[in-house]
Amino acid sequence: MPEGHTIHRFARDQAKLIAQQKLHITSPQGRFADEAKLIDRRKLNRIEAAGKHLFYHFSGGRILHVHLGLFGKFRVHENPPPPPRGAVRVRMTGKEKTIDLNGPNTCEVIDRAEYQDILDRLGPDPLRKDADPDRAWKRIHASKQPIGLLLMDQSIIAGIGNIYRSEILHLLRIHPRTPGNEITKPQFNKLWKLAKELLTLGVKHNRIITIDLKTLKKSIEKTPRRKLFRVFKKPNCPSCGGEIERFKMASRKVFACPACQSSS
DNA sequence: TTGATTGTTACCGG
DNA sequence: TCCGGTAACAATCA
Repeated sequence: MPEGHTIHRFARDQAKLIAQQKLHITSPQGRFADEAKLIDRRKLNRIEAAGKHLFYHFSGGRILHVHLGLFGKFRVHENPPPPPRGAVRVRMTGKEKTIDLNGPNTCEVIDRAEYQDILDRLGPDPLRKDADPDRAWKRIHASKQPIGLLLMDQSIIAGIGNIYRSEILHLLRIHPRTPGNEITKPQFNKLWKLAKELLTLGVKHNRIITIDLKTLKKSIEKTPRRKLFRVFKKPNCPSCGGEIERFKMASRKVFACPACQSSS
């Protein structure tokens, strides 16, 4: 199951794995679906991540756009690869490894204009150097919507998902129901900095980590996933021990400590 | 077999 | 217009 930050790992790692790629795109969407089979003869110039989106830029201006959604998964095999498991949408074969993609929300071949449309509707991504946090601040400051909802809106900040939302707000002691226009500039600055740090850490270790690593006894790899969180799916608050409340916001469960995270 | 899920979009009613 | 709620879609695992 994908986490928002993992897409940035793929952008970084896959380029090496499929340097001399051969792509087999089995059921693409988009206006250039018919043309998709030609992509394996084109040069892959670069792989780019923006928010939770992945773009494979090919010579000739065609771009393969992938969004993993909830279920999308990349599997990496040694060559020669096993037969495709399930509905493999893209198989990318490099010199030594083969990467299969299953279950993506989006797998389409698009052109530069469509690519630009997607970038334009994404907010700043804390993992990108070109991110402008001020764009996010303006949207949040102007909104009466709860911050728990705003953090899930990819047009405000791109890349934060359901786990990071609960975790970041708990670390900042901000209740998810706090309206955006009640968030102060210093609070927003901390939020942006924290999002950047946590997402970067997530990319580094390929896990979502929001606890203090100094308190960890075992290695990160050997620690069960849920022990790397603070409040997500937890019964009790790591700070005060009180009961964690859970409720739906943006159709997803959010977790918060009513004592530590004051409402405004 | 059922339910839950680290996501997004479209649509509808108030 | 804005907001919240709901459904649809993808695939896997416990």
